[in-house]
Order: sequence, then structure tokens, then C-alpha cells
Amino acid sequence: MTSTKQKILDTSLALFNKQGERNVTTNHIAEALGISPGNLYYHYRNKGVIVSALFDRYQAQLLTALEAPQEAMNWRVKVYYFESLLASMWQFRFFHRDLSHLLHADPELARRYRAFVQAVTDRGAVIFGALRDSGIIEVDDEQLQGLMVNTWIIMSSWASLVHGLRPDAAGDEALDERLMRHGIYQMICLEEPFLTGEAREHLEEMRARYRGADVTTSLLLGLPETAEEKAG
Amino acid sequence: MTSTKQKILDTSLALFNKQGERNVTTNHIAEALGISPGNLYYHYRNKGVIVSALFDRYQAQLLTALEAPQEAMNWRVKVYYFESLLASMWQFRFFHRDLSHLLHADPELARRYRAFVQAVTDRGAVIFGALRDSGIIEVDDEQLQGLMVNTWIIMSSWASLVHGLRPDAAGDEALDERLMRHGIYQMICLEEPFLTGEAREHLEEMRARYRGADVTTSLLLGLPETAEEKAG
DNA sequence: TGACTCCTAGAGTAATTACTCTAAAAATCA
DNA sequence: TGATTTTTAGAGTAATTACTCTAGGAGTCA
Repeated sequence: MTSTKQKILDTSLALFNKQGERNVTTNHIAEALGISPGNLYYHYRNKGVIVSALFDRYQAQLLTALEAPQEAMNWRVKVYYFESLLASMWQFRFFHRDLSHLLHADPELARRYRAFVQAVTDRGAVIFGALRDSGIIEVDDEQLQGLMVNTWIIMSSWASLVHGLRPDAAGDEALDERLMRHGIYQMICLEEPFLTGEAREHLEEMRARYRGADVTTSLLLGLPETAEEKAG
Repeated sequence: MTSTKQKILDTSLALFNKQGERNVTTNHIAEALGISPGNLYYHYRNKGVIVSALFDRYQAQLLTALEAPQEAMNWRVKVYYFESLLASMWQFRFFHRDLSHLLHADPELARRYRAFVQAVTDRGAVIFGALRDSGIIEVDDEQLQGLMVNTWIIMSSWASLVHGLRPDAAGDEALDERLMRHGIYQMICLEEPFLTGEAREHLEEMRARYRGADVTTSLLLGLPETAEEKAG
């Protein structure tokens, strides 16, 4: 028996992800829950604090996923990082999708977001450093820095990109999952040139595991991928 | 003497870039121009067609910038591509920043946007192919595909990223320019591992030319960069 | 039972905003 | 000049939407 307060967050998140924060009114949220608007406002005094509470969740989840590795780094641990990070960002994808508006509407959230990115890049640097120390990637300091920034961009934009190109994926869970995982594939492409040793040996295995389609852009652009689809 | 119709587009673009499409009402646009709302609606029957007209401009400009190279590819031409592409995207940065909402609000625009991305990736493939044929980069087909998708992500997200992290840059033209150019630096980081021959020899020169700061994340996160700034 | 607190309902409001309508000024043309 | 078309103004409207307010149910503890 989850509380009304929690259910409001869950439902808001689901609706925000599906329709975008701008298109979800507080009345919609209440209706989806079968409660009154007044009830909703009893628990959250305005829409902004719902968004803010969701950001709390998102932030906590992502920073946890970014905690420095306990054990020695290896290519399996690395993949685990990629996967859990992208999964969290996917779960709260409305946030990056509507980032510009959300930050504009709430300066305090904007401040917190910047601190959050700071924390993410700090922890990211630790992780990439560990990857280097473990001989998984071979990079100099400047390359590491560039790689990290680009990784953050890909990660934080992936859901938006997919949403813009494949709005039809909403509701199709299998396709949704496939598109999400292809984001990991793009992250693999990003670091592939720097892979060394054992990690490089497993490159093709990793690629195959996350590649969403034979032809990347077909998946992203929603073009037919197989001969049958083309025929049908 | 530019026509009112053109001036409406110019002003809308400026306001959209500065404040975000959602936060700019038709009345604001009219007021900024010193004309009446009625006048504005005489020229554009609703707000959507203004956005749509701006997309026309953006699309035309970007696809022109993506035309296949006439002459043989060399590293200078390549840099020219990067710079003119990112400049165009920067000029219309409101578009990618509010993409999710804009596409949601106008299914026809969404359709056109997808065709646009299709055209961009088609032309992008030609250009990256030319880079490979000219011996500037060394990549196999899969790497080329991954590189191109990642390049598009970085390019199309750069303005949003910057806006989220450095809202203070609005109004400071020098800083604005510097942040934009650092996007090119990130693109250089992206393809750096694949550079060969003469292009690689000019790598450091290129990096220095576009690098916005000694420490990348300082620029992005707005941290003090120099000893004086730290002291002050 | 009664008192007290938490939770809920739902009608209603104030503010915003995209957009309309009428009418008149300005430009164009016969 | 007069007729016609293009362009402009600006008051006004309908719809949306975040949010309020009052009143009452439901659980808890004396």
C-alpha cells in the first residue's frame, strides 16, 4: 500500500515521460489517479515541487549508480556502469527532454541541476580514471576529459533524440527497450577507439549485445530493417 | 527595408533563442517589434506557422552547409564544415532546445523534422565518406556510422547543454561565441582517434583554436578558470 | 463517545494567452 | 483624383490551467 504522495510521483513520472511535462496538467495527474485536484494540492502545493521531488529521485539514483567502483575495474563492470546509468536516465527521461523549460521555470532547480552536473562529472572523472588505471582504455588527460564530456552529452540527450525520431515507440515496450539499449551502443562507439587489451577482445561481443539494428539509422529513423518488412 | 513579415521572423528567432519558445507569447513578439498583435496575426495566422517558417530557414541553411564538397577534402575543408554547421545550429538553437514540445504541438513539423534528420544523415554519410576517401580519417563502415550518429547528437545537443549549464552567458557575446566554439572542440575530440596523416599533424593546432578553456568543465560549469578569477 | 488530526472531494477563481474582429491608415493603381 | 488592396491598430474573447477554499469523511487516541 503505497501512499497517495508516492502514487502522485509515480503517476506524474509516467505521464511526464509519455506526454511531456508541459502537456500534463495537474488536473490530468489527479484524473489519472482518480483523485481530486484539491487532494493533489494537499500533498504538493504546486506542480513545481512535484518536478522537484522527481528530480530528487533522479539525482539520488544516478549519483548512486556513479559511485566509485569497489572492486578492480574490468570490462564487465564498465558495461554495468553504462547500463545502469542509461537505465536511470531513461526512467526519468522527461527531465532532460524538457530541461530547458524546467530550469527556466524554477531557478532553484536550475541551481541544483548545475551542482548535480558538477557531481556527475566529478564522479565520472573518477570512473574514467579507474578505467584507465585498469588498462581498459588508454587515454591522456585531455582525451579523458573530452571523452567524459561527450559521454555525458550522449547519455543525457539519448532519450530526447529517440523521442524526436521515434515517437511511435511510446507504448511498444520491446522497441522502447531496444532503443534505450542502442544508446549504450553509441557510448561503446564513443570509447571504442581507446579500448585496449582484454576489453578490446570483447568489443564485438558488446557491440552485438547492444546494437539495436544492423543499420543504425534504420532503427532511429524508423525505416524498414529487413527484407520482409520492406516487402510488407 | 526588410518587410514586417521578415522582421517578425527575425524578432521571433531572437526572442525564442533568448527566452525559449514557450516563454515568448505572440504579444511579446508584437510588443518587441512595436506592432499590434492583430498586425502580427495578419502576417502569420498563428504562432505555429512562425515556428514552422523558422524551421524552413534552419533546414535550408543546414542542408546547404551540408552539400557535398566540390573540391578534394582536406583538413581545412573539414574544419569549415564543422564550423558552419555548428554556427547554423547555434543560430537556431531554440529549435533543438524546445524540440520535444515543438514536435508534440505540430505533427506536421514532426514529420518534416524526421525527413530533415534523414537528409542530414544521408549527407553526413557522404561527407564522412569523403573524409575517409581523402585519408583524413581511417574508419571501417561501422565506425563511420557510429561516429556520424554521435556527431549529430553532439551538434544538435550542444546549444541545449550550454544553455542548461551557463544561462549567465546570454547577453555576453564573447562568452557566447566561446561556448559555441567549444562545441567544435568536442566534435574534434570525437573524431580525434580516427585522424591520420596530415590531419593528425594539425590536431593540436585545431584543438587550441577551438578549446574554450584550459579545463573544459570549468568553462561549461562556470567555475573560475584563472588564478586571478579564483582570487577575485 | 468525543476530540483531534490527517486526508479527500470538487466547485470555483484569477491569470494567462493564443487568437479574432472591426475599422481605419497607407500604399497602389485606374 | 477616386477606387481598391494591403497593412496596421488595439480592444476584446474564449479557452486553458495552475491553484484555492470550504467542508466533510476517516482514522486514532482519551
